Parts: sequence; C-alpha cells; structure tokens
Amino acid sequence: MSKQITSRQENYSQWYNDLVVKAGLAENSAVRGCMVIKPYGYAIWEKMQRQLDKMFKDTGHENAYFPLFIPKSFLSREAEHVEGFAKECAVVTHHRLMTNPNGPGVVVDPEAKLEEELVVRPTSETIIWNTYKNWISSYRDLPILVNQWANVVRWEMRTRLFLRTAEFLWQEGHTAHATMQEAIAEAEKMIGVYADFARNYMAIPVIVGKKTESERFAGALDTLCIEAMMQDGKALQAGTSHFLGQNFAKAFDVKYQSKEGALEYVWATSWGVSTRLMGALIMAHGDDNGLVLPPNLAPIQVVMVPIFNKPEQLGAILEKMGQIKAELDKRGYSVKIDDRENVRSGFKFAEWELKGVPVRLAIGPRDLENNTVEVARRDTLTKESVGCDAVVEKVASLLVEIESNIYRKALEYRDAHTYKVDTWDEFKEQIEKGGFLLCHWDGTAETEAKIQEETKATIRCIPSDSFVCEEEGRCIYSGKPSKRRVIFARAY
RNA sequence: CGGGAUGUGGCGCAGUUGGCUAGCGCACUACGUUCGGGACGUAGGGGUCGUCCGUUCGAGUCGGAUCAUCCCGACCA
Repeated sequence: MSKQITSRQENYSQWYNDLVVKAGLAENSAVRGCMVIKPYGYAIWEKMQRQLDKMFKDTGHENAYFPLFIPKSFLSREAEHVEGFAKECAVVTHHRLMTNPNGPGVVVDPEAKLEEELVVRPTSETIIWNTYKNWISSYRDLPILVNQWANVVRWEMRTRLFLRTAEFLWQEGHTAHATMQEAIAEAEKMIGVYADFARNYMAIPVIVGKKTESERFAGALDTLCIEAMMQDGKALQAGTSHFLGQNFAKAFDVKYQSKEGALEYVWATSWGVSTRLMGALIMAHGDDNGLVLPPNLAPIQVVMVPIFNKPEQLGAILEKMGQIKAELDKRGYSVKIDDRENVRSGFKFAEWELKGVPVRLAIGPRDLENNTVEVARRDTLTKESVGCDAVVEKVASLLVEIESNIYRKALEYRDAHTYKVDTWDEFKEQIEKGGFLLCHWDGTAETEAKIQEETKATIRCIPSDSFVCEEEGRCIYSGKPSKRRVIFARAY
C-alpha cells in the first residue's frame, strides 16, 4: 500500500496541507494568500452553514447583507477598531482601467481615482453601524438581531489553507440592544450556540471562555471565545462573540429614545465563525489515512463500494445496493454508490477513507450469496459482516456512535494534554511539548506579553465552562497573587 | 519587511568539474490480463529547464539581474 499523505508524527503541518489538498477540500489559488474551495470542501461548509443558520434563526435572528466596500472614513471612526485592522486592509483606489498607451495590456486609468478610497471589508461593524443609525430611533426599534453570510478580506502576511487566508467566508452577527444587560446576554447566548455547534455537530470539545484585554477584538469591551485543541497540542480559536458596549453606537451616533423619553446610546454585540472551522474539523479528527468527518457534517455519510471481477456480477450487486440505498435515503442519510468500473475496489476504499466518509458498505459475490454486507467504520477502521436485513439499522446506530466516539476521542486527547502547571521552569518545559497549561496569572498585560515573548504561548482564555479553577495562587511568571487559573497554549 | 531555501511535462523529483537525442516516479491515452484493501504488462501523448541579460564553439548546468513560490520570524479569525 502506498502512502498518500505525510504522517502526523512526521510533520504535522505537512500532514495538514496534504490532507486539505488530497482529500479535495481546497487548494492555493493564483491569487496570493487566497484559496479555492473545491466542491467537496464546499459541501462540508454548506452543511455547517445550514446548521448554523438554523441555530441563528432559532434564537431569533434574521439574515441581511451589507456592502463589500467600506469608505475609509467609516473605519477610522472607532479608534481601537481602525488600529486593529489598518495593517491588513485591501484598498480600492480607482474605478477604471484603460488600454495601455505605452504598450500592450491595460493600466489603471489615473483619471479614475476615487475621491475617497474604499476598504474591502475586513469585518462589517462600521458599515453596519452606519446603517443601523438609520434604522433606530425608538426603543421600539430594538433589538435588531441580524446576521450576514459574507466574505471578508484581511491581508495577512502568512497564510494557510482554511486557517488563515487573505479572503475567507464567514458569518457575522451584529445586534443592537436597548440595555447593557441584554447585549451581554446576547453575546453569551451566541457563544453558547457556537459551543453547541462545535460539540454536537463538529464533534469538537471546546472550552468557552473570555479573552484577556490584549487578546480582545479591536473595539470590544469583552470577547468571548471557544477554544479547541488540535492533535499537535496547539490551540485554535474556533469562534468569537463580542460585547461591544456603546463604542460603535457612539462612533456612529446611534441613539434611541427610551420609554421615559431620554436619548440613549445603543448597546451592541457582534459574533462570527469562519471557514477556519474547516481547519478545526480537519485537525481535530484527521488521521494518517486522511479525514475523519463527523456524520453530522459529512456530505456523504455512507459510501457503497461494489466488489466484482466480472462485469456481469456488477448488475446484481448494484441492484442490491440500490435497495439498501433507497431505504437509507428514506431515513434522510446521504448515500453514494461508487459504481466506477475503471477503478478497483481497494483504490476506492482508500480514496473514501481519505475523504473521511464515516461508513462504508461493500458488497461482493460472496455477500450476495450469504445475503450480507461488509460494514466498515472510518473512525476505528474496523469492519464487520452484517445481514442485509439488519444493515439499515446498523448504519443508523453506527452513525450516531461514530459522532459520539470521535467527540470522546477528541475530548480524551484534550484532557490528557491539559496540565496544571505551577512553576515557571515547568511551564517552559511543558509548553514545548504542546497542550493547554492551566496556570495562575497576575492579570497584567505586561506579564502576558513577557510570557508570550519568552515562550510564544498566549492566554487562550479565562475559562468559564470547563477547567474553571477559582482558587488562590501565585502568578506563574511574576509570583504575584492570583484568584484563578487561565489557559495558556501556543495557538494557530 | 528581516533570515533561509527553491523554481526542470499536470504533480513529485533527478540531472550542476558546462557536451551529444533532457530523464524518472505518479497521473493521462489505447489494448490485454487482473479485481474481497491503493494491480500488472505492452505501446503511446505531453516539457526547451521561471524570466531577461551575459560568459562560451556549446548553458538545465557558470555569472548577474529580475520575478515568483515555500519555510522561519514580526502580524492575525
């Protein structure tokens, strides 16, 4: 058997890259830092979108769409916000090309210079709050609970497929509320939605927590996040939900008149997840044979591979498969029969494993005789023979089991690589091996910065729903008193 | 933007004390034999060696410039 992808132990980055490309998810494009998401990868993203969208609707949100271009002046209204994004913005300066007067091709027409440059949105707070100003005048107009599915552009120095691309797809929720309490509750509710999605659909155990001041979103008063551990022990921020206070309302002068007649600034939140989730999915579950997709998000949940050596045998096998597929279809599963005749079955097995299909059914002449099906599961790479009558039930229960099994595996991995660390020497040693380090911290940005400088580790979050550790202690770095442990890790 | 490296068929690479017709693996095409875990044989198609300039009888190979990509930093969802 020839290896298709690099092993995880050998070179984790290489493994990841191989996997993304060879499983047919995405590839680098001709445009630097941008990627092409291929149909199979996009199908996974669509399943994520569909589920998230449902969860947003279930929590009272609606979708809308705002412009791709943001006047430069909008971005600079909120001081911290512009500072946070200024270094990575793509800017439109002209609106026309002309044929090159001095040679072949086209050049930018200098006559067509824009009076005000347009920034390609790195995020939409500013354009949206500029719009919300027109939508809000009374407490009766609130809350506004809007989500946008869009692409954004951040001109990053170094990019990686799915994890950090110059252009990426995401959703961004932007809500406006009459009171601070309501906005805080919204931000908390939405990080809860993300955690629910990550755990129950992506089968990734995530930690919900709060960012430290220096890790906060530019312009936010509080940033809530979900953090996941990848199989190399590094952390990946999988989603964020921000309590923006009245910063954007003040910057864009968005006020409402309360019941009592007073003019008040509006309270805001924003929250988002991106195609980075695809990277999380790949790195959390993949193995040396390829992707392992959670059944809830797999575009193909069951693949059927006929085994035959004479073309005459194929008809009977396909007929049997058709019957089983029809029953699985009825139950709402997505099933593919791989009836290609130019590829051998062993090749198909390997290929579908690479693509992470959770369950594989194989039927050959022997099965036909015995009225059985070979059922193989991707997560454990085990297979068994099941009677045709029982196969639909078997698949149904297996899909549920695989979903929970890969969650459990990821959870066990994370917990086995999470350590309470109390001395600086131990910290420096352990951080090299990867994992989450639960440590005391004195609460200052200076200490945080020094630790990052010396070890590349950052505070991923102050955890609020797992690994919560409220206890007296001393800062791992400065020795000053601390009331709780926070999570340190190296991150993507 | 600093440090390092690399550009040779679609992909991965070899070829560099200059030399004759540029080679290998994978993929692709055709035919045949195979087919319960990534088949094999035979026959084919496809590259002017990133680009430009130079040295030379002769450059994939040497020199210079340039462009691009990748890795490591700084930055980041």
